[in-house]
Amino acid sequence: MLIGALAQKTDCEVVTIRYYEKEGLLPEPARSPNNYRLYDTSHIERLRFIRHCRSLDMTLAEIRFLLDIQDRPTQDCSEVAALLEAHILEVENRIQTLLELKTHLLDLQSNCSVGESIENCGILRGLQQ
Amino acid sequence: MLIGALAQKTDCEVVTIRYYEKEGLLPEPARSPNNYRLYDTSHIERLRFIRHCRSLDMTLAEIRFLLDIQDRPTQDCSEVAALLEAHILEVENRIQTLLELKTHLLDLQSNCSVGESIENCGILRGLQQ
DNA sequence: AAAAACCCTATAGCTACTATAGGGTCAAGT
DNA sequence: ACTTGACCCTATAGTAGCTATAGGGTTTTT
Repeated sequence: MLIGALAQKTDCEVVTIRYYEKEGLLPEPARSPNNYRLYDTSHIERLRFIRHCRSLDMTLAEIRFLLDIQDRPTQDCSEVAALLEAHILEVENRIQTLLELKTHLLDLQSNCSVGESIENCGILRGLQQ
Repeated sequence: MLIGALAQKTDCEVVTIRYYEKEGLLPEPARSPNNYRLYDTSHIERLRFIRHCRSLDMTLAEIRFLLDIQDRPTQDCSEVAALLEAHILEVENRIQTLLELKTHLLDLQSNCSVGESIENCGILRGLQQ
């Protein structure tokens, strides 16, 4: 399977696949006589795993960590659970931050009666503190 | 006022101030005989405005836009209101995305009974799809 | 034979900073 | 007089996760 086919099967851009390889997330595949990358189904699985993690907004470092665990299995999966737990907490933090941000923004918006001149614009005044 | 004093008054790092200048958000200040930047109160105001916008997670491009409007006032502030509206929508989108993300992550977490071996780890299996 | 659609490598750019290297200035203390 | 520390300066590289660009080879279709 050439890189374009893999890209299609995993909904991932070709350049991104090469990037993951360079970053050590995807193993270097075999090459055809003309130096094209040749993938098999194991690459599809691994790339889907990566994309799924990315869709959950994990960093490449987190994903690398999970892949390492998979590659040389240790006793139990508590490390995996811990990573997920930490990731969930971070997402919750970001949500909280954004909700507060939204409150501030709506506040600011309520200062504005459209049609006002720039000098009297309640929004700009609000931003000036 | 030297750059360090401005930094203190605006809770902004010195390097960040120089960066804003390079990016055209802050006007180039006067210079002392020994080439130190010399700021006055107008710089404090402008920098506070920028920092406030940044605390609301506006991009430098958005801030540049607002500063431009302030610098050469047009008729009314509807452009300002429109920018704010767009920014609020984007923040709301991000919140929505993160909430959905959190649901997926909690789902994944519920698959895990700690102590399981890597091969049977429900989290990793879930990530494999 | 040429054009379209693939593949390759290497490098630069994006955002908003942060860090690093390498150097000048100035006031206070020994 | 000298050194130490706290400032100031410029220029460049690095961060994350790609995306875009340049410059070139291969393969299939017209």
